Amino acid sequence: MADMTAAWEPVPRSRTFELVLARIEEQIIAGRLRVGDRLPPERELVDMLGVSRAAVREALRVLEAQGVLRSRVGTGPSSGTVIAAMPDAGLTQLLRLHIALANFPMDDVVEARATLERASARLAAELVTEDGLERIRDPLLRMDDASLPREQFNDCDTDFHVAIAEAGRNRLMADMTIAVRNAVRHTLLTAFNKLDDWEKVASRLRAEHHAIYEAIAAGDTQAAGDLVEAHVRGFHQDIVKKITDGTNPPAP
Amino acid sequence: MADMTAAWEPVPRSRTFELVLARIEEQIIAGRLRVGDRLPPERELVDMLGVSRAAVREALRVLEAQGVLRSRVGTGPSSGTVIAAMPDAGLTQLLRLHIALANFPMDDVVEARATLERASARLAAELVTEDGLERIRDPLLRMDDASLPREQFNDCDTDFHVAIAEAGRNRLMADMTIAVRNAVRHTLLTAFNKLDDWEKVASRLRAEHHAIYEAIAAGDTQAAGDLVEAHVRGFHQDIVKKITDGTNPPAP
DNA sequence: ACCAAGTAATGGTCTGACCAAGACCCCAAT
DNA sequence: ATTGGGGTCTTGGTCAGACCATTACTTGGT
Repeated sequence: MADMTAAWEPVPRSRTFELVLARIEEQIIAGRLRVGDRLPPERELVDMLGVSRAAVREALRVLEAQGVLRSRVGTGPSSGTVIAAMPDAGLTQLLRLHIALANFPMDDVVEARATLERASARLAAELVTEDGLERIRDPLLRMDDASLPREQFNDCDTDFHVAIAEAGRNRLMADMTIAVRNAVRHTLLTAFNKLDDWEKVASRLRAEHHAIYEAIAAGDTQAAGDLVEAHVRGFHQDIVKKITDGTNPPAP
Repeated sequence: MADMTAAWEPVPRSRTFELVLARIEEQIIAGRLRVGDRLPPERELVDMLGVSRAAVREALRVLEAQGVLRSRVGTGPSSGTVIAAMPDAGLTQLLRLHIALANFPMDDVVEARATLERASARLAAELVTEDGLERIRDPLLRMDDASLPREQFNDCDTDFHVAIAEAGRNRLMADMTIAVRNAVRHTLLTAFNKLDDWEKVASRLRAEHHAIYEAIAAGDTQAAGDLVEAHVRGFHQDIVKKITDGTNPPAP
């Protein structure tokens, strides 16, 4: 009998929608489908691939969830299914759910945030343009308004960190940074709303944000990275941890 | 007339599968659905939600693509649709496509790899257990075999970096690190296969790997991080860049 | 006690139909 | 010639209903 040491890998039982998926991915990987290109209409794909429309649609749904596609009804340009590029939407969604599932404990998320935002800030300090600086400054200044409601403060905070991530001009780093930041958005807002000494916390955050901005504007990569990392870690350590308890209630 | 400055955000035209998605996510975010739990059978969801089975299935496909679900046919335990946790599968897939779409230029990917693997190595040096060290050592030693085919060398290389990422005991960091490493797996293999002076490159990689291992084993966070970052950057800079040209052929 | 055939539950697939949004075409009214 | 409006076609979105394949449990015979 033949050599049995090589495990009898079970034949990957492919579902037809996975085959459709594979065909489309082929085109993408091979570079034949590029951002902006239109896919054939669903009904044509059905004929071309010899599968049901449901199978085609399930494959398209997957790609859409990954931010690779965008579908619109109707005729004419901008209709139909086109290759798009919205990686951070897909990333954000994915992280959000897995964080909720506690596959990713909050401490892990903070560590990841610290790592990513530190690196992003360093890139920003190195590469930021005048335009990029302005995008960082805008939410920074809006946050200085002491009467700003907490929810909008949180939004500006998000914008601030997003602007830094994008200033580094590295889409992958930025998208991951943004996705992780977005994934904790709700948690932060909850924490904000539970705070008694809101004004004290807010002014601390403002001060840290200003310092970060200055470091980036000055092109001081080391300081920018250190300040951001301390900002992220400190905030979660000192503020969020004391408050967030009931989130993700443990099983009975 | 009322204030018009607030943009007339178009009502988000929700498709029914998105509503189904939202309901399921609700349960997850609220913690009522946890890893290991089973969802009702598709047909029951259809009755409960008052939508077609196609809509339910499209929603489930999305969650499956994100690594949140796992479906199996048949009866009995382990069949049906259950909440699972396979974040890195979803992440890897997502990054792979977007890298292919050149939404993420290779330089950006290298930067991200350097950042993530540096952080992972630091965590590993700090937290690794004896068991974790062994998981790192195993692929390391297998790579020492000079007769190892390039493809398997690449697999071991992947295993080595994955083992380091997992030794830091931070699932999110590890999954992102793994996903990015996997996303360039094909690119690296292609580069390997084009090399003329393979043995020279291989021994350089071996040496760097051993040094990294030693630093982690010694608990030297600084050295571990620096070595890994240099390893990642140096490899792409010196090896891959010289060789990889035709990948992702430019549009005509 | 054990094995085999039967059966029920479940996801996977397909067909065919209709709906709704959007863009284009064509003709009538100005 | 221009413009307005309605018809129409394409396209994705949704649905209902049926059948298939896999899997585990049940039942009955040896």
